[in-house]
Amino acid sequence: MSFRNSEVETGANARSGRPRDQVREAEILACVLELLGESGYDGLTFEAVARRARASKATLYRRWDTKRDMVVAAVKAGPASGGGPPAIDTGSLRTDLLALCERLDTTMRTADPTMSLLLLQAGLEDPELCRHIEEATGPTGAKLPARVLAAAIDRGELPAGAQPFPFEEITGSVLLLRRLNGLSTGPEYLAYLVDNILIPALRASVSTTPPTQAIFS
Amino acid sequence: MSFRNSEVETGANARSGRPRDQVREAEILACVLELLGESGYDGLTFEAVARRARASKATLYRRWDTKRDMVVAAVKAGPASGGGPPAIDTGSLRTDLLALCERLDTTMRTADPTMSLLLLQAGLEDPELCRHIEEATGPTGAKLPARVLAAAIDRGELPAGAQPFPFEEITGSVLLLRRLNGLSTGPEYLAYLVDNILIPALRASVSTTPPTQAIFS
Amino acid sequence: MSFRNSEVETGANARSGRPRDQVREAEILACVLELLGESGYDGLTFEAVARRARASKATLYRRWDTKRDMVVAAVKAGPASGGGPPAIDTGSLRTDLLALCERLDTTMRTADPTMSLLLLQAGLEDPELCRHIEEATGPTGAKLPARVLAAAIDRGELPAGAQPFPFEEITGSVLLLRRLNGLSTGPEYLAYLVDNILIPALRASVSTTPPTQAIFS
Amino acid sequence: MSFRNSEVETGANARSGRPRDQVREAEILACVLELLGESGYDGLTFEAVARRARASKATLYRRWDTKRDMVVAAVKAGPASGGGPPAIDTGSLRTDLLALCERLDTTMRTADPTMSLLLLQAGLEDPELCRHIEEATGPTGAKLPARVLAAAIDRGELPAGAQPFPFEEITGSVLLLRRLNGLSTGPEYLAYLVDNILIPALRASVSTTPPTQAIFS
DNA sequence: TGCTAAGCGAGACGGTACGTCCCGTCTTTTA
DNA sequence: TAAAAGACGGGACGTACCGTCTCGCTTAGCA
Repeated sequence: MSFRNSEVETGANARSGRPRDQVREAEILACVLELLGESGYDGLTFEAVARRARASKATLYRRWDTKRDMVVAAVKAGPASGGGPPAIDTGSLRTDLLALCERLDTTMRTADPTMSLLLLQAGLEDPELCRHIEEATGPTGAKLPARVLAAAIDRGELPAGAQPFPFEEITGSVLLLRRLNGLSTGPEYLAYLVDNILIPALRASVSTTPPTQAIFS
Repeated sequence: MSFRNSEVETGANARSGRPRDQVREAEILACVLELLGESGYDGLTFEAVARRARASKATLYRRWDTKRDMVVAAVKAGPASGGGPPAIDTGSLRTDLLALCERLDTTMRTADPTMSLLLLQAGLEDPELCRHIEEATGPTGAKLPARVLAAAIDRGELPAGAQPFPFEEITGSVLLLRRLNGLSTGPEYLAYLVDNILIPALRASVSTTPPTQAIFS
Repeated sequence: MSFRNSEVETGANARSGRPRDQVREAEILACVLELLGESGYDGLTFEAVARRARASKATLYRRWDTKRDMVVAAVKAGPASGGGPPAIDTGSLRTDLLALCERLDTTMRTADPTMSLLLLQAGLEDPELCRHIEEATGPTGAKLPARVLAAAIDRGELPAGAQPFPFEEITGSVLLLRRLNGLSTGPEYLAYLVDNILIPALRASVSTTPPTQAIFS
Repeated sequence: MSFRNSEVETGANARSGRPRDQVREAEILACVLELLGESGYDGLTFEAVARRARASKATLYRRWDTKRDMVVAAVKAGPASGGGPPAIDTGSLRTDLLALCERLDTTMRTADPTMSLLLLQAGLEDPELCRHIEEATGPTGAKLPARVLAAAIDRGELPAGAQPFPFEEITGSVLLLRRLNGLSTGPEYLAYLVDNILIPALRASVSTTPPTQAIFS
């Protein structure tokens, strides 16, 4: 039985023997990211990673049980975007929302769809990863910044107490599925989404508390 | 160059040589469905299908270039649900929508998630397949039946001219992604979805025409 | 049960139905020869012949049971060398034999080794084929022409009653095997063969009658 | 690039990584020999060897590039006949030669013809293999034992300085080709071969030195 | 300082699936 | 019937990964 990453991290008892080489690990994960870019998630193999990183397969399996784990670790370890997220403030709720949607759409168009899904899945279980994605790729637009919400309330466009949940719940999933389905997400679509779905839902969001958990980072 | 299924079907010119055995094809597709149930989409292999169907791999590749094609064909050829779809009419828009959401949720819980996605993707490009899924699995709940909409308008719950688009656009994608993410889709969630998102969006749907195409079958 | 070539040829009773197309057959065999040249015997396939000749595989199998049969037929049907065989008469037995050996060696160098063997095998069972090879490829040098033998006897180089058998028995097999083994068959080797093996054996061949059958065409 | 057997054997530099399992290799080659006996050379497949040996095909291809290589290795690794070769000494050159011919003929009758050829080819390039065949199958009779030659010279049946080359050059190839051609190699044939070909050639072999290399182990 | 457990690279190993090719038989249409 | 076309079950091909397992070597940390 070997010890995987999480156990190592949390491992209270010090293990004897030679410790894992953290530098090596970083190099490997860099290769993972490279290969992800070249072959996509499905095309990625342990074998190829080992080859590229001049690492033994054992070295990989010692760290990560599954491809998924490895990829998630790679994204997590990916280069943080030094810069802060360029804030959005266009002067009206409608245009703010449109800007956010476009930003998210761009983010998704960049990554391969399987990756989007993967990160969506993995991200929700791992807040650490969420934060990292935001930092790495810039703000995804999947979250409704508190600032935008507050400004809309100030302007009277939304009632006091409006919640970000409907935006976050709807936007990520709807855009992702349109991508997967090869449907357009052009300006007229986004306008419809904002005007007829998002804004009404946000207006209605004051009455109740959202059930559980937001979606997408 | 060989001729794949679709070309054969649409092929106006009669092809020479021995024709494909449609009976055999049906048997094979039945095996595909069996194996899908047993191993899921990712676990399905050409090899296993050939084994189970006592068919040559060439016989499979002759018909379908990819696993995706084969699976889609299998679903398409699946057993049609002789019975009509049990209509929904609970007496109020809110409970009608809740019933539809539960129905769709159940449908998704049944299939494996990859399959849901797959069919989602394939289905949108292939109306024939859409129809078939509806017939095969019963109404998916992904569509908002005209009857439900009309009844709501009659009762005054929705303005005249309300469109089904927002429902169809949101419900499928949101529920699917929650499933993929392992998030709950319990009653309190569905209630929030209906009350704070769907109904406001439907009320607002009268003003403009929806952009392009509905989602999910 | 279908009727293969030999039966058809010898078939006394006229068969009903459409007769085989002899022209088609010739075209097919031409393709066989082409492909033989391109891919060698082992690389030759029924499939490829059918493709090249735009013939059905059934058409091939109807005529020939095995690849061997087909190839033999092709060689048999190959282009006859209009010209007669350039006779050999160098003035001495020794040089006559050397010339014959070189001629045979050249013949073998031309064809691929498997073919040589094949024809060697097939040829011995089929005198018709033997004759054809001689006519097609020119004299192979495998036979000791009566003329050469007689001249040698006239000159007193061989005793009266000398037999061609030892030459024919030895030369073909020895040269073929050296080829197969990639051993040289250069001038010094041929000289040794003629001087120390063939001539002594021919001199001794007067006493007894050779046992059975000559070798190579 | 991987390293095939010969390179490994001769490899001066120590190779890293897990070494090939020599025990496993022996087991595999034993299976090869079994299957050779059951199906013959042409009938032998990598697939069947893998099955029988419960080995991965990769394990086979790692070692041998071609069927030929594998079979040669198998023969080479075959069970050595601990016992020495039963010497031949019948009291006269003529009967000694006849005995040798019969022995070789028997050897060839045992193996399948393709094998004989194969080993003939491979053997000549690989003296190690030659020796092994002799040890494995007993003396093949392809070589003219020095002892027999010396005895004949002692008895005055051959001139001093007679060479074994003509015997070794002729006998193997002539007998092999008769086998391939399905021609008889009965006593009367062998008698003719010995009396009219081999003995005259051996008598003449004193004058010159044979050119290159003997044939058949 | 020397022991020892683990890390590490390399790559062997049994499996399994891939997608292609050919075998020899069969079924269809057209002549 | 033959012939062209090509479907069909079968099976081998050679390649690629999977996840596990030796190897020989290196390296840290405890004794």
